Amino acid sequence: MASEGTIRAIERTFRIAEFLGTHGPVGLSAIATGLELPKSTVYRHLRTLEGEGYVTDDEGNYALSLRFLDLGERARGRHSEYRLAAEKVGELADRTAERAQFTIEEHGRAVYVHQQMGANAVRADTYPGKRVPIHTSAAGLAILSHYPRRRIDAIVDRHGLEAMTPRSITDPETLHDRLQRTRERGYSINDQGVIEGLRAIGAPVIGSENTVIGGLSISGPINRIEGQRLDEELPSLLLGATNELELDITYQ
Amino acid sequence: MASEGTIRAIERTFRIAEFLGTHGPVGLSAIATGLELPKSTVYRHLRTLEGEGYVTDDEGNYALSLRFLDLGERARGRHSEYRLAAEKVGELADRTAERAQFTIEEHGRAVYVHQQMGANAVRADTYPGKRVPIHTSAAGLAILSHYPRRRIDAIVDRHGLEAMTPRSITDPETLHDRLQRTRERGYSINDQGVIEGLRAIGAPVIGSENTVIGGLSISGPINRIEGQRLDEELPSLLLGATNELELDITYQ
DNA sequence: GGGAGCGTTTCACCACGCGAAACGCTTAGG
DNA sequence: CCTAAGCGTTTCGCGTGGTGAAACGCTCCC
Repeated sequence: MASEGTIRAIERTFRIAEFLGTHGPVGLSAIATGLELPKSTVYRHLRTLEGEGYVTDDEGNYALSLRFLDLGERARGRHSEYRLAAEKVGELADRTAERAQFTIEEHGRAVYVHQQMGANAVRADTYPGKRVPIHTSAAGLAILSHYPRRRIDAIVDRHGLEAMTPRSITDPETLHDRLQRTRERGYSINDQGVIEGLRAIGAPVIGSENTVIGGLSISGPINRIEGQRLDEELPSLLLGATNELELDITYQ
Repeated sequence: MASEGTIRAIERTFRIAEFLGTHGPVGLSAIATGLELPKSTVYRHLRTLEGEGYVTDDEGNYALSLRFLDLGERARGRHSEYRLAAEKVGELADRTAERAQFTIEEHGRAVYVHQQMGANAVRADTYPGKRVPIHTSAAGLAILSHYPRRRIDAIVDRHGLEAMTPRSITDPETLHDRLQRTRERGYSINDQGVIEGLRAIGAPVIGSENTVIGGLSISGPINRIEGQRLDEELPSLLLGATNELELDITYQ
């Protein structure tokens, strides 16, 4: 029935949790109709989630509990590399006055792990834990550029090349061209592939045994990320920070 | 069997997730023995969690995925009050140079929602999503001080008065005394009730219709949180920030 | 005062989650 | 070099536990 040997009740419960995450505090019936599930089933799931402390019930308005934040922070703290990366993200944000982030690949998608706004950084709805198609983000491209071909193909097969803007990469040839150029110059460029008007550069963070830990990136508006700043100043800062981070990780 | 009408499979899955959260990346057998569950059962749960993207499998080493962080951040963003509180936490941390935090009550426990370290703040393993017994924290006492008696009693009945340090409050009489003093002076004091050597003051944040949203607090080492600073300077800053926050919330 | 909507409860059914056991595989040790 | 221990994975028959249609009581608003 389901994929294979997986537990349907758990899949449903996470669908309910995700529904609560996107639709905010909401009542039982809205969930049931939104997910096309019987009310009694949703009710039982919510009772269970509430009993476990993962959902709050404010007079029939169900919402996600902060226990998810607890687990999320534990997930973020699971590797010391992520903590070291947070410091470098802070430095980059301070020195460039733009937004800086550290991103990893998880299940074939790019996930923001740390993010910091510099003094002039533009607002954007990126937050830790947010996922984007890996081929659209600068850090994602940087990560992919160090993956073996078969692993890249597997990700493309699984997720396709979904566009987030008209300038997103959408065909495999362009992707591999961009990855090749990324390898050559050591950093990637995302030109308005995630958000229009926003440009970013990214660099892969290599750990021990030549594995990719994740990617550091700097992003800002196209009118500031251009010319000599785009070609020299920011890449130099980014690659410097990446290099320092790699040393931190090796000799922590 | 279980509480009543709840779904056992879901309870187990969260126990597995929590195990991964506290024990870091770990293998299947360790989970099975740690939770006293058959390997095949744990395996099925892990496969489901991995399929849903909530667990990562790095060559047999299972770990929590950052999807939990995604849900957690959504939980934190569910109320605009929490976002406004974040700004005030930042201001308090900057102006006092200590650690400031915004805390709410969830399922009878105090949960840190926002936290910021000031210039001189001491390190502590408090992070967003972390839960502590509500009667031990300054913000928790502040919140309780505005709850009706029956609601306080219900929480005490449910969770007891667990001590975190020898100076934690452990009997109901002392608790109600402290709450009464909190009401009188408008702010609470936690003298080394959570961590030895750490003192904190907290104030309740009152929303519309006289309901308590949460609590703001400032914490630091006992040698800096004392004398005139403890009695006047910090309470004044704290109550000022709380008042501003309440206005922000009302007229947002 | 009636009807629509809500969250909750009930109940019989049989799919589905369960766990003992067996299975390959890798690793370590004699 | 062979064995044994340990790992993650797979199998399979059992029976329970998750399921969903339906009914229930309640509040709110015509």
